[in-house]
Amino acid sequence: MKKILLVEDDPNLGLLLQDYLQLKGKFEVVLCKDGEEGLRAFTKQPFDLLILDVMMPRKDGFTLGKEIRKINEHVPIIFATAKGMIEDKTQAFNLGGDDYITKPFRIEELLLRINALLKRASSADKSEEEKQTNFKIGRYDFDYTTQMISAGDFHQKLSTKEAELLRLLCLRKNEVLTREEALLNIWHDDNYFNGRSMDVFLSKIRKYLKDDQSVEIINVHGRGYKLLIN
Amino acid sequence: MKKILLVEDDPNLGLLLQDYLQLKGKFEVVLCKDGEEGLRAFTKQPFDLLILDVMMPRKDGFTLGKEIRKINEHVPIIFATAKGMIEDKTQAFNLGGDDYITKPFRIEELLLRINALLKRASSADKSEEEKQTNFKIGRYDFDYTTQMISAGDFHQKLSTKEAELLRLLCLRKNEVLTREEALLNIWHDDNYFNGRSMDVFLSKIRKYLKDDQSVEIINVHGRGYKLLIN
DNA sequence: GGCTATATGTTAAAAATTGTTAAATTGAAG
DNA sequence: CTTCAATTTAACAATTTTTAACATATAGCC
Repeated sequence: MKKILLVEDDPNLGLLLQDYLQLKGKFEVVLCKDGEEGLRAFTKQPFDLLILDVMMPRKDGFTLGKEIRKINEHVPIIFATAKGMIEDKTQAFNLGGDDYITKPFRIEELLLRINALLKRASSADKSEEEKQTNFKIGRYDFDYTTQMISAGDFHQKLSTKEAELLRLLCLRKNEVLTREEALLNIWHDDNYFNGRSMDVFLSKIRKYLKDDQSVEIINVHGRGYKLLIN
Repeated sequence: MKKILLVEDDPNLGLLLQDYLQLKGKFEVVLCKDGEEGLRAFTKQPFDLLILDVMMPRKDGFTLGKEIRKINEHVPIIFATAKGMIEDKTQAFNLGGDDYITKPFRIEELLLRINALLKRASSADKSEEEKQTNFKIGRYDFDYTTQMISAGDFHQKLSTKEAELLRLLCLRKNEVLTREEALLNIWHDDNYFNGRSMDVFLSKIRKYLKDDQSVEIINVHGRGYKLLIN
């Protein structure tokens, strides 16, 4: 679960935002009521994203942002600022993958920006393997993004689950993909029924690939599956 | 190339301006000879800037400006007005980043103002990802502000909800836009009926985009949608 | 080997989600 | 009050996923 540090001096707004982000956004939200408290919290535990109110007593949001930048170069920051205060100040932060939002804002808009920033941050440290979307399976080409298997004139659209499962098999080509790993990755829950559901998809995928003898998905009893390509 | 709508009833002046702006300013200029024709043109295709003569038969420039503002909140407008007619009337538009110029004017002066307004409009956009209003979708251009899809001669006006949904898809291009996020952002309430309503709009948007095979909105079952552009 | 419990393969039915079209409703504009 | 467009609701179709049912295979054990 992603962790957010929210620094906002207005307790009404602060608690509202905290509640909403925890409920709808499924984030863990730490709320601080001023810049100094915020800085202390930041030095004590790691956060995935910061939301800083600009207008605050004692230590304003921009100052806090600058101090935090010295400690951590990359953590994404969203500045909440009143209209008109924007232009000059934010320039200092434009380079650093940050964002700002002008008060008053719709809370959905804030959520949109949070997700955009988190995505940008996380895609930066994704491994090459996880980014691969095109696979060669015998004489078939499998495009995970479009969820399609092709071989010459032949095209077969895959459902989402089919595509996700086949992708995992491809990533583990010639190795064992354990049932547990597949279930956790795709269904996010390893239980009997999801397991049976997966078996059904395995069966379907095998049908799609049956015309190429050199391709085979074999079962490793009690452990998982291996995609073999000769 | 920036597109300008010029509404001017005097054909001599109109044609002169059109020629000059096309040659010197390298704009594409559509000339209309009265307010009604101008409004029709505006609803049919997107423009980056409008130049409206205030003194016109049938529908004067201010009336036209007000009607256009209802359709599009942001497009910059330059009013061309005779001396003395200015003060009171223009106040209504001062908020909206508009400008006016008094007749007679030097044409270089007009060009100066056009460029100033265009720059302001575009730099306001560029600062944040979420403020982006122009998207390339395969061979289509989608302008969120004018709620219009264009491809060469083809222009399609979108309704508000259609435009908002397409915008979100564009912002999440090649990634999943979850149903929940879209519903919260556009309908501000995630419930069954709004979901079904969204499905209807998805269907409509797909129809608008169907002529470009390289563009596809695929469903990720149980999660949301992905806009794919090859 | 044969027996049994568990795991997997396959197919079909049920349930849930999504796609599409049309009708009903709403709301702004004349 | 009518007209028109946008949106929602309803109805039905198609697709995807889950559940159920039954068949087959594997491993451990006697």
